Amino acid sequence: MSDMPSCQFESRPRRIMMGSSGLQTDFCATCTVRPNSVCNVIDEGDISRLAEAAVETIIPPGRGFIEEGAPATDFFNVTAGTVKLFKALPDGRRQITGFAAPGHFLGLAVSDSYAFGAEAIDTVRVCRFSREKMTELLDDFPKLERRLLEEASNELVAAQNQMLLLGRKTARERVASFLLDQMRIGQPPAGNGGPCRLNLPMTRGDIADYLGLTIETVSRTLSWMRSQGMIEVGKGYAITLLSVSRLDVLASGNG
Amino acid sequence: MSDMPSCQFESRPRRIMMGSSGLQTDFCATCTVRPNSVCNVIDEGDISRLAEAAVETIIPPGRGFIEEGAPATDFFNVTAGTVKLFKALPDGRRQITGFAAPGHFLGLAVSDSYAFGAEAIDTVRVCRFSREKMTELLDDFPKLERRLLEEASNELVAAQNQMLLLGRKTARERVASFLLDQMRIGQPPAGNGGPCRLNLPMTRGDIADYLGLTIETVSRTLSWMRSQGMIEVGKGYAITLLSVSRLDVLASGNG
DNA sequence: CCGATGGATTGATGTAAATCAATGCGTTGA
DNA sequence: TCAACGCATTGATTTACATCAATCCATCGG
Repeated sequence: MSDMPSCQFESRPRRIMMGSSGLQTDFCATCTVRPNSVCNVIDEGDISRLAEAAVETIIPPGRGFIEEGAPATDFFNVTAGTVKLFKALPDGRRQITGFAAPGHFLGLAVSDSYAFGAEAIDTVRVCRFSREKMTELLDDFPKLERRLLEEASNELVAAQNQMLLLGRKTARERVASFLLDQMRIGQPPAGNGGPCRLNLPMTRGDIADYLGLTIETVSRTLSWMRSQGMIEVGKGYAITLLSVSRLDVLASGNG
Repeated sequence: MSDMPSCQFESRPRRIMMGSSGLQTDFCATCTVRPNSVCNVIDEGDISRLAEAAVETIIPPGRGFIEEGAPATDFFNVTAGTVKLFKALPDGRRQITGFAAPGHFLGLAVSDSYAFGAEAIDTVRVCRFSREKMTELLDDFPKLERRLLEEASNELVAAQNQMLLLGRKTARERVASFLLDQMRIGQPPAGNGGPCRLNLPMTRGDIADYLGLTIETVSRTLSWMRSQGMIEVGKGYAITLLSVSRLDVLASGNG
């Protein structure tokens, strides 16, 4: 996990001069590690305009940068690190609604306040646009709008899967689904059947809040999977999937 | 619940001649009961083009018309009735991910197969577009694309709320949240504080599958609310909210 | 009119996961 | 070096909800 974004369309991260601030910055909305990023839909000539509109921000681990209910002034594009998105009840119960990896857009609210909070898990880089600037950009770059619609659709599909998980799956099924999802996100060697090493950036508490479980249940379930030879739980945040196929059976409800 | 769509922008449903089929039909994507429908973002001159692209279909209660996993050939706009959207596990466990009322778009999949199933609850009318036609329309009507992005964003917010509900709320909180949501959808007299009569189109089973509960728990919870004087459970599908404020306290987790 | 059917309600019992509680362990900082 | 802290694991106990089961009550077809 380098915190320097790389781009499949360029040999090295591109550095440009930011308009007003004069700061150098890595590319943001136009150059991220995600294959479906706007990289491939924005014309070369438009890039500088996009970049001028953005301000890069580096957010340290644990720092919140979107507060649920606050006025939705900005729009973000994650370029490095992992962000957790969540909603909370007044008594502190918390539901993480998703994790945003590089390439994701945040703050696509229609209302004028944010519907969720966001907090950096590890060191996060975002490019920040004002909402009015964003609206301008949408008017000028139809391809960007198409891209946002695509992203929103993808998130909707993910949200539906998560609703099925939260409403109807058992603890074991939830944890198995989570591990497989994380495997599919952590692209590199892809699922060829062999063991797959994951390096999860989030704590057990985050996983619990994402899966609608408690820390203890997540921990017990991982221990059970270990006892079954399905996974290996390493030091820190490392988990190795030893039998993707058995996890698959579990996750889909056939366990 | 008349099955004839009415439109706030016209005194009576508009009837037009469908291009190829020659059938008469009520207006669809351009004229629904929802205030945020495309009604207000499509120019008058574009209406006939939109209408030509659509085929109206009437779907009887209980009939499914989108199958989870099937090739995503069509795109729909609901014009009357209520549709339930759901995902299922192989052993039959089911999660209803949402209800689509008139004005909603369905089938906004990025992948080439549907991520969810859809079934008519009561008699439903939809306008059906082929996906390729839809893509053409998006190219020609930027306002339609903006409208879809808006709708997707709204659904995303709703999905996040539902994840909080499914992951962290108790049965009582879930049912209270559901009743209040239904109240806000069933617009007419709006929440002025007094009792509010709901006519829910869905069964207890649907409610249970939407809230991640069983039929028995939904029934017991409604009975408990009745015993507390919060609601009145009428014959059939009628429920009257007697104390919106107490339901509100419950729903937000302060009960 | 009446048996069959499907939805809803209510009661008795079981259980998966939450809660309460103790321990270990790696990192941090005085 | 060694508290102090956060995070994780594991065990004992409780509980909210599911499951199993019985009954009621409309609607519907013969």
